[in-house]
Amino acid sequence: MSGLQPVRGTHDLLPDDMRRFRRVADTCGRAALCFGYQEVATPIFEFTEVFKRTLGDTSDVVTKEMYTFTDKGGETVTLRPEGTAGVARALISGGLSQHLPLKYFYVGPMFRYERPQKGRLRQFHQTGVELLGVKEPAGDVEVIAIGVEFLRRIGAWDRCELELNTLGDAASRQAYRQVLISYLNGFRDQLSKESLERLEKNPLRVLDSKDENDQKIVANAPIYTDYLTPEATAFFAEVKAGLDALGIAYRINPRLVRGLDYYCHTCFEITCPELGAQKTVLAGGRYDGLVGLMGGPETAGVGWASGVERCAMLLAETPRAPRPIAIVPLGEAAEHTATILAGRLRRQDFIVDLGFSGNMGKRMKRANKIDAVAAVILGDDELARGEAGLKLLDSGEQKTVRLDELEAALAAYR
RNA sequence: GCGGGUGUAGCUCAAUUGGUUAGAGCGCCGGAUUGUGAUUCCGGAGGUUGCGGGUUCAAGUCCCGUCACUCGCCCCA
Repeated sequence: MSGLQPVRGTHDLLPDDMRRFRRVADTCGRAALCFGYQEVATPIFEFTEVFKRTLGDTSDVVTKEMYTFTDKGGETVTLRPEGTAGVARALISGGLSQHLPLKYFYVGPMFRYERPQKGRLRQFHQTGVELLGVKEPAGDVEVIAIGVEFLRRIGAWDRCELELNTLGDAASRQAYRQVLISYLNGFRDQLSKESLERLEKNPLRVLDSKDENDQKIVANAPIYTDYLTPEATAFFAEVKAGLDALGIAYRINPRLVRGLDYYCHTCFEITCPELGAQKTVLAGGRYDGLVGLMGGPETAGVGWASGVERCAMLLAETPRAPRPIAIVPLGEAAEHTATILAGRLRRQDFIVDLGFSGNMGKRMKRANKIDAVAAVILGDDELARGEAGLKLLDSGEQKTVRLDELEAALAAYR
């Protein structure tokens, strides 16, 4: 075994894994395209401020998981830990608020310094969609519908569960915060260390605690929905009605809280239990305050991100590689013809594989190994007559074809 | 960041209580077949047992450290 290992939490995508990855990314892109969304790509690194300001100073992502470094010009930059902040920044940088609403999707690598586990890597990939400039709840519904359609297309939706909650608007949050703090303060001596910390910094997160005792306390806590403003309640009702109309099943989870600070109103999470501890497959919500927080014009936004590697684990089978046509030349003259012939076929979009050495047996063996559909056999006899042998590797059937009619004979295997 | 498990050939796995030359299947390479693959038969290569240290007459096996993976926590996609 080689002593050379990839950096912890990173891995190579060799052809089989790569095809699974591609299937997920392409399927997501196609689903988004069907809703009128267009692909964008923002830089893999940004000024650290872009993430620090937006994700919230107390979030784990910012406090301990970012890959931050100083570049040679003395700038502090960060490998992006998520995609939304970059898109929001791009909207501001590019003056795109003139063109709202914006419907974008993206796919690319993200970086988080975490302890690796199955479904949790330090370099991982996310696909995501962002809908900017739409403040109506119909936007939330559409965005969720894209996610569901995407998961349906990769064959995972029927094994997943959609959980939904509302974080309300600023007024609701303010009111609830007070009530929750005073309730939790009554249990100060019983709460876990983590929860006590959160109580100071971000009390809503206490609701999310996995600590058994915390959960008991939280179970009797005042419910956020009771403190929502009428506007926030109406908004959430419309989102639910929209999902109902589309026949998208969901479960309300009043304790669902997003980790990143920029969310408001709708938040949701789609999980797939078979993945174990890292079972969140797609998650997001509304982030109306984000662009304003970054110094841009107040702009509504909703979106989600989905883990490509996690989704790839849900694929029932590995997509098959496209099958090439192998050219098997015999002798030097044939070798020359083979190169020319390969070029001719490739210009017409055939997938053509040329081995570079070996006798006929070896080349046929290789043709079989690369899963070729057919082998074009070029020997002196055939060449002299302007012909080639065409062997179909599945059936073993072999026939003679005129060289200038090869394209027609191969038409079924393009 | 915390706790548990695992690490033997390219892959999946064997190897009595510590015991002599670390095995098998698959894969790979070669041959049977220098103009026919996938099937069959024969042969071959491939290992510092993750790495480093320790205990012992003797370590793949026990101990410590380290790295990686893995399960859970945490966090999240």
